[in-house]
Amino acid sequence: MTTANDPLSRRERQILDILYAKTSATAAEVREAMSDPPSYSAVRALLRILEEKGHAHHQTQGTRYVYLPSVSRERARHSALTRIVTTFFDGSAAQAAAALVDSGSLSDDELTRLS
Amino acid sequence: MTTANDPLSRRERQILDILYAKTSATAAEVREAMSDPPSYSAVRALLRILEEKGHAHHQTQGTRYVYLPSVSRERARHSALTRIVTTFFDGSAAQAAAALVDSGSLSDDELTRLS
DNA sequence: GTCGTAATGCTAAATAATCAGCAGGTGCCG
DNA sequence: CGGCACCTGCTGATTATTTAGCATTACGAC
Repeated sequence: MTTANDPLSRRERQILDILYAKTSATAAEVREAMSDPPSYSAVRALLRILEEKGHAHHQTQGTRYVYLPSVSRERARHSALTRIVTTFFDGSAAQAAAALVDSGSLSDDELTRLS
Repeated sequence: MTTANDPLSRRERQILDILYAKTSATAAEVREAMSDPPSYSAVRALLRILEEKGHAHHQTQGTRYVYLPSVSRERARHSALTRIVTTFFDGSAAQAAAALVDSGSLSDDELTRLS
């Protein structure tokens, strides 16, 4: 377990989600992706905290920092799904899958391919 | 939109998730379900806040309060899934469904039934 | 009736999260 | 070279969250 599973604060989670959604991002890009952005300084402060907690890290790209999540997207996916399945679907992955299907936006091809 | 979609604090979310998982619960039951429970008073305070914010409500059952989520489980499911799909699966519900399938714990019967 | 248990309402204090601002440093364009 | 634009580092203060404690009321057992 290199990965801390601290409880994330609201903003921390919001920003980490953005990192996952965009794969990687600079502080400015993160800020732009926020619907209710605080100051640029604040975003950077949060990114630094995420780094300290071990949820993200950065690479220098020229002068600026590009941040990335520390935990692979796949693992994050998995734990996120697990959480949802247990809290909303009584632990039944089948129910969850069914809900996804019902939500539309699934082509028949993909459906059959799943089976 | 009768429902507020305020940002939930960490503990607020944790408790609301428990309510969804258990469908309904008393303050004591919520506390028991927590891995890192604060005092009983604290749990009650949080439940009251959730009520004020419109995310939960209570029914009196004899002397005690039984709390329930205000938003239907289905709608909560939907928005939770949507969030995951957009942040971890590039908006592709199919990918998410595939991940669920790969996670095992799906019987073949249920799979075929989905198709 | 009275005592003990278990519940709620409320309040105030400690802790954590969030934010903005300022002080550099670096590269680029005129 | 000089100035502009953009980046980081850091620090302190504001604001939200989280917590525990105490007073009060209701119910049941003895």
